Amino acid sequence: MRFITRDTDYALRAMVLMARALRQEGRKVFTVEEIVLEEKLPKVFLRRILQKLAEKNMLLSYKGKSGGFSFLVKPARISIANVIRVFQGEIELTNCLLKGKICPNRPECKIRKKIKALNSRVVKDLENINIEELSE
Amino acid sequence: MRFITRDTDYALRAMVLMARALRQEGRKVFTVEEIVLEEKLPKVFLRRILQKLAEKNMLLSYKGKSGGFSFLVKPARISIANVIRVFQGEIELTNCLLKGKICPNRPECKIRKKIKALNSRVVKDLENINIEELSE
DNA sequence: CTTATTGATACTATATTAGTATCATTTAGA
DNA sequence: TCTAAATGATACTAATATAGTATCAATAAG
Ligand code: FES
Ligand code: FES
Repeated sequence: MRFITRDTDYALRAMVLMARALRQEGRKVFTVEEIVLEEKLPKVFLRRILQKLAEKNMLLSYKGKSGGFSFLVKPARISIANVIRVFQGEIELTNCLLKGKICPNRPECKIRKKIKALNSRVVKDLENINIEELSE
Repeated sequence: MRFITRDTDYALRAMVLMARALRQEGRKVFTVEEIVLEEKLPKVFLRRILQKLAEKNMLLSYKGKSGGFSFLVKPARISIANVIRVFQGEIELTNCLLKGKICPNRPECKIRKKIKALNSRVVKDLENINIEELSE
């Protein structure tokens, strides 16, 4: 069962790397090249991933020579849930097991409620792990 | 994010249908054809799904004319987790976010522990919803 | 025997995920 | 001003997983 896709995964790794270097050496800006060399990730793919994180205002990008990416939001405030949402959309294990005629899709459906409760616990847990923590 | 695949989904629907007819009319054996007619599912695909459930000893199959499928295990004892496992393998949201050098894959890793705890809660919840309940 | 069923397996189609190629744009600095 | 090193954008390709079809064999009721 694939819950975390490769782009989410790579995004986490890249940011964890950045967070650690920031904390330990005060390094702020990283080029895709630097991250790729350390982590052995596919370069253009990672670039697109970082671009997306910048687009979503987690990272800040600097174009041109001596450009790169830095955090726009503190690593401690970027949760796994945030990152998953960027690449995989809303976290919904499933909001309804039996659509259609078997289980009329009514708000009062018990099963639905159970699943939703389960889902919000999962989301909450994923909100509670952040990049800073991952980098420690 | 796809958590439940179509085979799991169809398996649930088929069994819910069977469970309801069992409870309400005492019907025990169902052919693929009958289920397909009621639920509008792809026939050969569903057949393979039911075969698999039989193989895994949830259903019992009867070959030959007037054959079909019945429950081998009571619907109340078949959980969603059971069904997911049949078609999608072990339920593991992810047991490790950062394999490789960033986060050495050690048993004492905190993140890993957190994720595992989260995972077992999810599994536990999915163990607690069963076909009988779904059919009510 | 015939026919309605499941068993098994190979095949095809579709969708998603993963990754590459390429060119445009920006900017620091020689 | 020019060059080189970076990101921005986008189209393409490859690999994989999911969904579904086609077919024939085996079984058993009547
Ligand atoms: S499970 Fe979807 S409405 Fe009940
Ligand atoms: S997250 Fe995998 S060992 Fe820490």
